[in-house]
Amino acid sequence: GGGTGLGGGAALEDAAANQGLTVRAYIVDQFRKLSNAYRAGADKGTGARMHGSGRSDAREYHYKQVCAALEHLSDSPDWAELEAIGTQRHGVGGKTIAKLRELWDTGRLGRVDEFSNNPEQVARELLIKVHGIGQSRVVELVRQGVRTISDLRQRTDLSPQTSIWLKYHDQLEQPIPRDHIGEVRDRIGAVASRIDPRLKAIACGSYRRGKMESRDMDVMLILRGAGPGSTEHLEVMARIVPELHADGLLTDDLTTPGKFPQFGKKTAARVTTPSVVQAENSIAYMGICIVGGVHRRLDLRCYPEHQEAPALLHFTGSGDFNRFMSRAANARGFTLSELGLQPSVIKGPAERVPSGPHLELHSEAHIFEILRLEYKDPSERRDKIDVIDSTTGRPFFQTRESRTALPALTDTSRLQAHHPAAIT
DNA sequence: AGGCAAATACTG
DNA sequence: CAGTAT
DNA sequence: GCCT
Repeated sequence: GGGTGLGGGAALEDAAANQGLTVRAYIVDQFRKLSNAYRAGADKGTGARMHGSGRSDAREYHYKQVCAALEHLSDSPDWAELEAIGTQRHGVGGKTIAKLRELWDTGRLGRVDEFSNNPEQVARELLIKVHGIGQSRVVELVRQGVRTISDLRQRTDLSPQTSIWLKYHDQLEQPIPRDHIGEVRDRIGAVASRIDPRLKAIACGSYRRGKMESRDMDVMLILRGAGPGSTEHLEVMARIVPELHADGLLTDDLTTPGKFPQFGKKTAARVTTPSVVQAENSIAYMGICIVGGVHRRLDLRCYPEHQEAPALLHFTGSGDFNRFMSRAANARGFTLSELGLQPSVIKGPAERVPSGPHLELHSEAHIFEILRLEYKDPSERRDKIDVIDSTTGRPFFQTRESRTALPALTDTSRLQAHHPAAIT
């Protein structure tokens, strides 16, 4: 490789030092900016048809994978180490290596500068963080001249959820200390067991992955003893949310408890939704709570006990880890979701259909075992490199050879011989 | 050229 | 139904 | 943008 000329990475070291970051953290930050930029509609929000337009979603995805790969670098990689990830990491190709080279030589990425010099792009990246503003609305708002949060507050056409979120904008941006999440879980747990002693509360998300700080709180309620066919867990949310308001924990709802399926005016319409008809789904609540004087985002869900393992796995994440564990499941002939694991087959283009019953899942470890993946502790569930094929001991997605479907595993009858209690 | 995870709930 | 969110 |  190169890197032996004048500079030898000095520009990159300077750029990182200027921001008080390690070289690795700086590089990751640059690529994170690209991912965020594409999420916010870079190359397609301007109306100008640039090269590569229409691929924003895929590029956002791509740069997330690049960031995940780069996280594994040492603090101060030399050029050889940077260049090597092109061959070592699945998902890092020529264009990415060229960008790394650009960083190495100049300390900057022209693409990032391009975006940050574009006021509309900057505005889109800011506004898309607001609850209720997504990839479509943000383009329209910015086209109409909205540039700042203050601009947004002037609008009279905001959804109630967006208005609520804006009330607490500053607080919601602050990271949540780990202790506060444990406290909220305990308070919810206390209220829950008063409502029904079979309920237990578990904090998931990054809290369960061991992080000291989180973006929001994700609490799961499990209704112990509830199995397939039970619908009791569907009533829990409508009962507990008013209690949590009375308790002083909740301050605002982003989903409206009055409209939960079994209550309120919309009951008739909601009766046809899958969650009520199939009685196998969860009901989710989104709201704002207050802990230690600061408002925080809270997500609450309730599942019957027979779905505890897949739900726990799903809501513990990380998102990247879920994504690749699902892909591994697909490669093994299964579909994995928070509701369960079931054999499935590809039918037609981009369509996968169930080919057997949900399996009984005793624990998270059981799911890994069925999929022949190495069990990973929550703290180790970061990205695709953590999804390990236990038949080879290698990452499922690192190299072509490491990916081996096991046709026998898709044989449901054989599977059920090992796991006789498949459920429907 | 087609895929890139998957499933569900709420709003307007 | 499209958009947003998880 | 990268992989199959």
